[in-house]
Amino acid sequence: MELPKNYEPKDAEGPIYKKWQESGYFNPDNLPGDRKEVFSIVLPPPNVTGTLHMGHAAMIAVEDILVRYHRMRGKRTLWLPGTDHAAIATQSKVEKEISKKEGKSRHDFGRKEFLKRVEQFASESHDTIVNQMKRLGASMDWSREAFTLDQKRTTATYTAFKRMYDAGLIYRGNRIVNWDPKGQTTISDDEIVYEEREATLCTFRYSKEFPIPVATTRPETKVGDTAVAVHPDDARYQQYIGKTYEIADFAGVPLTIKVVADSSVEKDFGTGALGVTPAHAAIDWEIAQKHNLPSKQVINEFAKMNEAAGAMLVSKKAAEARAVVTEWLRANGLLIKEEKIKQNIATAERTGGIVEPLPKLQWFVAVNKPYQAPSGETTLKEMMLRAVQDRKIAITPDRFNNVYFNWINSLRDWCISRQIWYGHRVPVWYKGEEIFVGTEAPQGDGWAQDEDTLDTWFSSGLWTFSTLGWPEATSDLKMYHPTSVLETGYDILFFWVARMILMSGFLLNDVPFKQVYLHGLVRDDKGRKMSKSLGNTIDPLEMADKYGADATRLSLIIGAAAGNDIKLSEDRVRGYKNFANKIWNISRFVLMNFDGFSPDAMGEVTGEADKAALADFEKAKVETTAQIEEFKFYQAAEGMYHYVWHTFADKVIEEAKPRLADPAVRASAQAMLWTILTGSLKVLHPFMPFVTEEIWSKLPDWKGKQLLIVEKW
RNA sequence: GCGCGCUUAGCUCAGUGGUAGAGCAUCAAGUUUACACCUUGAGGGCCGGGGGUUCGAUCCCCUCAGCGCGCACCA
Repeated sequence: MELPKNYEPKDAEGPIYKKWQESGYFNPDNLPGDRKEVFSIVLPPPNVTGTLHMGHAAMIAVEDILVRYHRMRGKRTLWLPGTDHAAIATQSKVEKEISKKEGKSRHDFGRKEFLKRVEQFASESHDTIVNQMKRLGASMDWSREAFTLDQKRTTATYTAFKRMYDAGLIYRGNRIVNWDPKGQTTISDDEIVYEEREATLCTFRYSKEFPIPVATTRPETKVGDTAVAVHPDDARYQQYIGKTYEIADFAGVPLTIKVVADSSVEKDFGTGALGVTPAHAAIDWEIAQKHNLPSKQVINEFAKMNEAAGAMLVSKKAAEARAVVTEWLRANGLLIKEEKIKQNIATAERTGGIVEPLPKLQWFVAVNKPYQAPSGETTLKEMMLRAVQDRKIAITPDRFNNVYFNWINSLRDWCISRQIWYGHRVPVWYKGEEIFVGTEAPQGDGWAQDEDTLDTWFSSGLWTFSTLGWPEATSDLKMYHPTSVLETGYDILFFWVARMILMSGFLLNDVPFKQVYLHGLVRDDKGRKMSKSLGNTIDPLEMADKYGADATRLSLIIGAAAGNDIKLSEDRVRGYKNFANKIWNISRFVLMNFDGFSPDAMGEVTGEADKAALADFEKAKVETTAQIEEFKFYQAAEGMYHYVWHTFADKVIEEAKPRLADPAVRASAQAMLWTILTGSLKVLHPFMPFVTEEIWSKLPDWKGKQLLIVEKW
């Protein structure tokens, strides 16, 4: 039996995937043999915002290695796929498209019609993404596929909300939140991106009589000031602490300013005195709470000055108002100095809008509030800390333990309500003063459901168990949870990994996974982030078509240690295509020399050289196995690459050529080559599933031959 | 401000307390029982600088520098 001279991945890969799917082996229920040990992974669900990029391909490559390896090790192996509705990301994408193409906003459609458009888009993205994952060879159990916004996951989300509400861990509160004027919604602390910009720090007095000068970069908010805070130990201002000053006219409005002492004030910044604007800065809000100060909102949801800001400023944009107030200060001799400083400005990750802190009535998850867990009283924060501290969850690479702890320690209550339309509607109904929280609308007339939707991470936090049927006590949940490994990019450690630990810890009193493996970000060959605007993206599908899915996957594995970014270039991918072809030709050579050989009647390996070659292979195999177990995929792949090319092909095969020609030792050499070839195909399979399966199918049949995907490691 | 990572061949990166490694790139030669998507060979390095521990340091410790990242602050 002879193979064609070259391996053509494009022709081979489609039919092989089909063969795998038809075998049913992606579903653990169908796997052959008695499988007691379980291995489970849930796919980090890609957002239905378009198409897969190289980062997704890297994720799929790593997870498929794990899954195929453990399946071949004889475990009951589940890789559960799904997609994420990604609330704000998807909605803003569709809004942008509609605005660009039709010049309309979501309000021109209304909630119902607009949602139809988003769902249409999401459904198309979903189909694209699923096909792309299949193209890359992902051995996922499609029969269990889930979507964060489907019926079952919605039930899970509502159930989670209700249980947390009943436990007092979800509350509605009027607090200062991050308001995105562009997206017209609140966002969580984690959805903020800081950008460094130049700002003007103005030092001024509220009036000629007011004793303490104050510094600010936002003069326009000062019409909303109700206090000045100084450090309690600041000798300069001791005499004023506790006094209240009436300012008759500050940029057209009267102010009442109380001087308070608060240790959060930095003595050395500006004048050492902070003008307290409770409604428009998070710290000021906290100070105001502590000192019982009134709050006066002067900026509205559109980042424009409101009525309370006075006639001089009303309806002006914040930036315009800033100039007006500065001019007014100058004209009235109250401006002491102006200096340029560098400032980190908070912007919304999705829309780029400048975040305006505003007081709003929102839903929050209380992370510091004690609750009764089965193991005793704790808080969500403490529980999240414990999970990793007590090594119930191990993070690879382990330096991210510290990153995780830092984040938990500075964690504040999580704002989970969003003023967007796409997502899980907050499961709360109001009727006058009455509030109903439940998984379904209450009986009776006059109830109105909360208009807001939930932060997308609220539902994706449930992902490891909502996908397994929770809140029902399904056999899947019992069998596959906690999952074995959570594999994802380090950039969503906080967004997602931490939230999963929170949700699983509270709702199941268990960890969501035992092991976290964090991969790096895929960058271009110069180390820049891949982005459409830079034009430096490499499309995984295009690479798969040109060089094969195997080569694409290998290029994302080799040279990529856990948590390190990957620099990718097309050359790299090309190099691994050559490797696939090498494996092909090794097999071709072996098959060409197999006259008179039958796997079922294979003789002993008797020659010394043959025995030595087998021992070398054994060694390589053992090493590779250990490396996979230790999550050193790059080393495992590179090691096998090197063994197969430079030991098996260059030495073992070359040196076996004369023996194959000698009838006396031919049988031994054949048995040796057969053993190493089949063994290598197995070890390579998790890394290069297509070419290995294709070659496997071309090998002569033997008793008990199966698809390579379920062969024993 | 707090913390983390990186610095090794032209490029991308592994690696180990005991004579420096791979892939790609470069150069030279080559048509051999599979493979030119190949083979054989060659060149190329004060392992970022300085100090320390050690018989011995690229590796461990200290320090400096450059690059990158995260978190917090930013009145």
